[in-house]
Amino acid sequence: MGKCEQCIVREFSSLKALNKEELTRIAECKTSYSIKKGEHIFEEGESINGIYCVKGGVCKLSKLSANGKDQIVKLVKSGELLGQRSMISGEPANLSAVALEDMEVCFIPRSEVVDLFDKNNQFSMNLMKTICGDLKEVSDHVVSMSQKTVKERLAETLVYLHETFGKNEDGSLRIQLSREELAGMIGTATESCIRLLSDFNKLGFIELAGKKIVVKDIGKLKRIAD
Amino acid sequence: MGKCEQCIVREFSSLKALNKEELTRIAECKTSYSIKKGEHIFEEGESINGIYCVKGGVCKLSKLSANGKDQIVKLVKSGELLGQRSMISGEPANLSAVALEDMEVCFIPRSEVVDLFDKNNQFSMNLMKTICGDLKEVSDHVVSMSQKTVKERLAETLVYLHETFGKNEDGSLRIQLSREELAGMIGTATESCIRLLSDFNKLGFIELAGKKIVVKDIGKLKRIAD
DNA sequence: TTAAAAATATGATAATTATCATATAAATTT
DNA sequence: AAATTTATATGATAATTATCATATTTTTAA
Repeated sequence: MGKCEQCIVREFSSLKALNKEELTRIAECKTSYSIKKGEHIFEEGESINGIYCVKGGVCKLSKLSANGKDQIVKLVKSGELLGQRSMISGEPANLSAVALEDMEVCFIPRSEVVDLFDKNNQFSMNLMKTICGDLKEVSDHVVSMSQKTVKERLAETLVYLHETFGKNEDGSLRIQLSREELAGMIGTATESCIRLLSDFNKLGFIELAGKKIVVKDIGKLKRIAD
Repeated sequence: MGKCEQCIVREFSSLKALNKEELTRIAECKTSYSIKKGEHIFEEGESINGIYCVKGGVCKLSKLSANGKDQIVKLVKSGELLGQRSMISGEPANLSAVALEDMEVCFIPRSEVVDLFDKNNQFSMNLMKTICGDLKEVSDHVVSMSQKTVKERLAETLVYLHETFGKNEDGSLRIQLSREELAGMIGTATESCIRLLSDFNKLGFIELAGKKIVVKDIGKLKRIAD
């Protein structure tokens, strides 16, 4: 059983407010999981009795619609928590969490977290601020969904992916999304997404090497996204 | 200075956790405002140093985009709080709050609310759950924005308005939105919204009497919205 | 009450985006 | 390595939605 003190999640999430003693307790009650790319951590409608710490890897939070399309609402990366809303509301998960790459996660049971709420004010406050940050982000997402064209949203998303997840040595986006997933992020049909990527490629804003995407001119992309 | 004990906001919001003593304190430090239809309570970018209680009336939370369109993210009605996210994050408002009808609101300064956080755990928990509820709502909004047609979203919105705000004696929606505002809710051009209302009218799902909208067949609207 | 302004309505058309078909490339399995 | 499957790419076309123009109605102001 690893200890939580050195964990990246402790460094970046609400858990940074925890003291040694609290960390030790969590280290004792947590459960660790390895999740393979494509597997889910939880699914929409499932009851989650705790929160997940993302120690490694990235996952998508998405919702499957009636017509079979998977709308991605948010990406969650290592250092962040997962399932907070559901745990606090005491409701089933509203979104599914599916690994985009191999992941390492830890599960902390609800009772432990509730205990921390009562005892550690800073922790509660941090968690509250995180959720408020999510709320702001999603609200802005609603606005850009309704006011921007698909092209603008694609540019915006490429900039986001570039700045949030960085790039590999070859310059390509570190986070590997299929065209279908990218389309699911910007809320459009897969073919439309592919077509616009092709346009951006021809215009020299990006370069396509197989399914890899290299951002060549982030300034132009930003200007399109405005 | 009115007392908060009998207030509708106390009945329906996170404030229901407050005891008599806490309510008295709030009654002493609060400021009351009358807001006329069309006036704003706060605007995007403004710092809000507290929360607003909506005692009467309804307002929209919206964001103005570059092209001059106003995207409505949420409606807030009497009994609810306003500005919670901004206050907790300690950030300027992300959205503007504009009265859709004459309103009565009270302002509670940040220091008072923070004080309650420390002393009243149930209050913090309630507030947290409210924000989590908002997060879920907005996430679902993102999904329907990207996966539903304008027609489906209009039907969905009409059902929402009908069920949330009820109707007048003449059967028309109690909440009065201009066509432009309705378009701003569903994220479309005003003309498209008007056109689809006209279609719904011809199909007998609704009835248009001037700017008033009477829902005639909520079942059909629900089926369209699915 | 009348005139002016604003909101609603509708037609014509253009732009955007989705869908279906099919080709090519890449990954996976046998 | 060849065969199969899956993902990416692109063309053709249809459907949706936005934009511009203009009429009509409603509201506001003079």
